[in-house]
Amino acid sequence: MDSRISDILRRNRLSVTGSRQKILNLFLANKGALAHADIEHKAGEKFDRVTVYRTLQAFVEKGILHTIPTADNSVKYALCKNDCFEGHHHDNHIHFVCSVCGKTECLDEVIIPLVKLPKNYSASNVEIVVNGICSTCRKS
Amino acid sequence: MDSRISDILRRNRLSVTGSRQKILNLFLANKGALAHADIEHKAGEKFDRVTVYRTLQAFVEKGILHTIPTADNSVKYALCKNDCFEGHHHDNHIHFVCSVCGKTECLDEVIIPLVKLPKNYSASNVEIVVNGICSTCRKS
DNA sequence: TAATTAGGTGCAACGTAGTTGCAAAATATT
DNA sequence: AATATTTTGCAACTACGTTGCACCTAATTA
Repeated sequence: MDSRISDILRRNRLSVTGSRQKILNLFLANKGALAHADIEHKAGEKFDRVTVYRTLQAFVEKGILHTIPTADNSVKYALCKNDCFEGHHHDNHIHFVCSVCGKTECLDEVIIPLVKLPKNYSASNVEIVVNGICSTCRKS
Repeated sequence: MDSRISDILRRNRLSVTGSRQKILNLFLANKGALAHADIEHKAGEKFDRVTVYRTLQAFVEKGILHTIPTADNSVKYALCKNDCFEGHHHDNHIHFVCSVCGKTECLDEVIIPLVKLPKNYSASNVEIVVNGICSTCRKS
């Protein structure tokens, strides 16, 4: 198991346990968003539902993962790039869902456009989810 | 009961029934998005869960309502302005969630900004949900 | 490194959300 | 008004998510 993993856990003051290492590893290896079900039914593993819920919740609270709002109303999780601490997420990127492979990814490079709101409206947060075809699927 | 309501139902080839009239009326009167639960537990009414699910589903299919993806992973429904037919929704507007009053509204006037995607990515749909304070709450 | 403490796991039980089949009731059609 | 069609509401069921608690594992201290 990657030594980065126990480092991340320790840095966030979380006990280094088997489940947490394995679940965190899935995210580091996968390079994309995962849903609760993706983790629970991961081939070759038998994670308890409750453990998965609690692990994901702990990771989000610590700023290791962030949740992604999807149009089909399922929750997905993805790794935070950096500087997210204890519930203060600084992620500010759009999410892209590929209609071919179904994968959800975070597009960190994309500049979030300004949204011009009507008079007297003020924005504190803008969530953007783009649906389309990703570069991998486009090429093949 | 408003005569517009039976008109809308008839125009969409739906039988004009009590539940459908009442539920549609809630949307016409409310001027905002409603969740399933808002409708089911509406004061003074006792709608069957199943009827509400099926009614909302029928309305979405006919293009009377559209669904709104929310960050907190609950589904909300709102009236379509016009020209949405039989599953072909032409809604192209952003959604605004007020953090003070909690209401969700459709901002039809707001121009959807172009999102510059990385090379080889193509977009078919852009969903934008803005969180902030609405004009009503700002003024009071 | 063994004993203690703190924290995490997994089972059972529960609550809520959403779906389906079917008989009864309401609406539309003739 | 009688028939045909559609809709409703109940029961049953599956899936999702939460909580309490006993047990176990990891961290801490000596």
